[in-house]
Amino acid sequence: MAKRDIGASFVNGVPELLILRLLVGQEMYGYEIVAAIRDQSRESLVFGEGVIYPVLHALEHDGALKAHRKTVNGRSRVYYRLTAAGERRLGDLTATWSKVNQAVQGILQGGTQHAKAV
Amino acid sequence: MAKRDIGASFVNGVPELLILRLLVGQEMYGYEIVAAIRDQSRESLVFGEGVIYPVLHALEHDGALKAHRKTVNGRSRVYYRLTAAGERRLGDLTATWSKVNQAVQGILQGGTQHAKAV
DNA sequence: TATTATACCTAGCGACTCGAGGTATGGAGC
DNA sequence: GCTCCATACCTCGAGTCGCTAGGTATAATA
Repeated sequence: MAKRDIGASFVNGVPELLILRLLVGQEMYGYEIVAAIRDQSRESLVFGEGVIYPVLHALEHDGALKAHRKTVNGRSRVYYRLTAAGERRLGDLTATWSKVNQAVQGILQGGTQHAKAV
Repeated sequence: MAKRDIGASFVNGVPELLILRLLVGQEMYGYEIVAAIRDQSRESLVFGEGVIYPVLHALEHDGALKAHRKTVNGRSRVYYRLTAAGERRLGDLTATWSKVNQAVQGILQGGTQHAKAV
């Protein structure tokens, strides 16, 4: 059954986009990224570790990220850094997001094309 | 096989939102909605009938839409109209979309090089 | 020593989209 | 009259992604 009951998260592909963006100009590790998305979006976007880690691994596997372990305060962390491919990917995803966003806004605000009287 | 060679569509839940929005103040039928989304988004968003029809059926089942058959030029069409519940749903989804959108924009533009706390 | 916070990871399920296919009718062209 | 295309409906299977819920391990705190 279509359990299409609210849930509708509009979220598809967003974790990847945000991860790439957060890594511009700085290294971060998984746990930190989870917290950063939660905090910087003021709880609007909360992706669990079960979402973030697999995406990180896939991005690394695809060559968009480079990983290296570092031990800080006796804690082992896996830091990620953007590669050139990752920057390209970020550009592509940002462009796609922008396009989709504009298209949706256009229809939501309607009226522009040939809206009928409401 | 690339496990996760992501196509990143940013599309999740968008068809439902757009359908509800298009039906504000006017009745439409499925085939027409498919074309309307394609045209009004200038091909940025192209959802096939295989996407739209199931959503229409689910929305009707949930009481967000009312359907009635009408024959025009010998063609049988199923017209959909928003119910009060549908308008409420539209309001909810629009709010969610707006929130997600703002959160994503915030991180994308964020002068985030320095901060965890906003 | 027990609990909590940090930090990593995976598996299984469910939900959503896409593409391909299937039915039926009206109109245009030959 | 017959064929082909556009209209108009519908469904199924595959693939992907996100979510929940687990599981491991160590450091700090109570």
